[in-house]
Amino acid sequence: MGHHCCSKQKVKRGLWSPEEDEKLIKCITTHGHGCWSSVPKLAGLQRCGKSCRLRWINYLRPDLKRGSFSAQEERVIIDVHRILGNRWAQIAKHLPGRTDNEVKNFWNSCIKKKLIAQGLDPRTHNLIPNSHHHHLTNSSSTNACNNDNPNPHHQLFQQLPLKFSINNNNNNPSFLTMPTTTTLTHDTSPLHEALTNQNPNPNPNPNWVSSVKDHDQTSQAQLMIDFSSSSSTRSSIDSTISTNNVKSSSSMNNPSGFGALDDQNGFYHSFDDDVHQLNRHEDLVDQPLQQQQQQQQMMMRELMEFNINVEEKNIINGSDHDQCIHRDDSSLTSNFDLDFMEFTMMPCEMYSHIDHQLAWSYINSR
DNA sequence: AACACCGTCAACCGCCGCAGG
DNA sequence: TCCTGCGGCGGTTGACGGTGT
Repeated sequence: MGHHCCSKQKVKRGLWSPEEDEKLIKCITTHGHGCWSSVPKLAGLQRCGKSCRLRWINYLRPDLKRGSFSAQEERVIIDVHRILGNRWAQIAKHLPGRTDNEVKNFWNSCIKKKLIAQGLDPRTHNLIPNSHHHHLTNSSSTNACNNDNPNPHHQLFQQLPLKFSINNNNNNPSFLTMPTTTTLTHDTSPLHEALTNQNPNPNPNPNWVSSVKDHDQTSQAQLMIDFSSSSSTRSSIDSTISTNNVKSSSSMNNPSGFGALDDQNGFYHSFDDDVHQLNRHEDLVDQPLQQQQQQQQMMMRELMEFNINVEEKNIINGSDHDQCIHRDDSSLTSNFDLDFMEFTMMPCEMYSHIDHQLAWSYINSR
């Protein structure tokens, strides 16, 4: 039985023939598609209007890209899905020439399996506890969830949760501040060395600039995300989404798990672009290629081990549009004024073996 | 060769929100 | 306020081709 919209007529279903495609293309190019329900009649097709719409949008539209997804597209899908969940139409908007159906199929048939193989829950992007498919099979992670982990950073990490806040007051520069628990001064790792060399060029995107400020020149370094140049509420929201991303797990494509939707060009930016920029850093360009690659691989490996969950977040002093945002709330993109938010970051037991000093130093260096 | 199994993907189904009567 | 039609969306199905046994 056809859809109720066209149940009166005899309606063909199933795959479209080339002849039908031709009729539909001819119809749309000459008449447009003001009303899909009238298209079948106009085109001389024994199809439901919905079926015509779907065929056009998913297959016949001239601006479709076709072909397999590139690594870059895959990366965008994973990163945006981390934020938006199964909102395929929204995700597809970040991929010119791709349809929601295409993205959904690609996710279900390919990406989902890849994430699971990496030990990641495809729904939450968090590491699956006790996953036997964890991407790290060497190193200290004999059991990443082991509470008896002797790593001293484990104790350090247990001092969390950390609280940090966003103040988006229009009159004052506003920052997301996140106190760290570690000193950077004793960190002599190559990662730290590389990362703490100040990049003279600030982040070109003012909506999600982040930088390090070591206020009192002591151990209390802070990660700061600058909201002050946000030109609109929408920009603030995008920044918020980026901080929401803190809850996300890292992935190969987005090792730190940090990123932001850029409202200006509509695309997602992973902060891990910085890692690649880093590889072009002047301190690294003179090194032999192999050494650079090793160094980058090491950074990627370490960053993949970094993860923090945001367990709870709420606006504690909102304006007209007070509302709470909870984990997995699909209304994150809804319109609200962000004045002040408080986040609580909870430690994840399973990451206790991580050298958090390295992870923090990466974040703090930006 | 025959069959089972599996992955892919076009297409469908049911639901929702919205607009107009 | 209710009803109806429509576009849009996400979940699901099933045809089809490739691969393994």
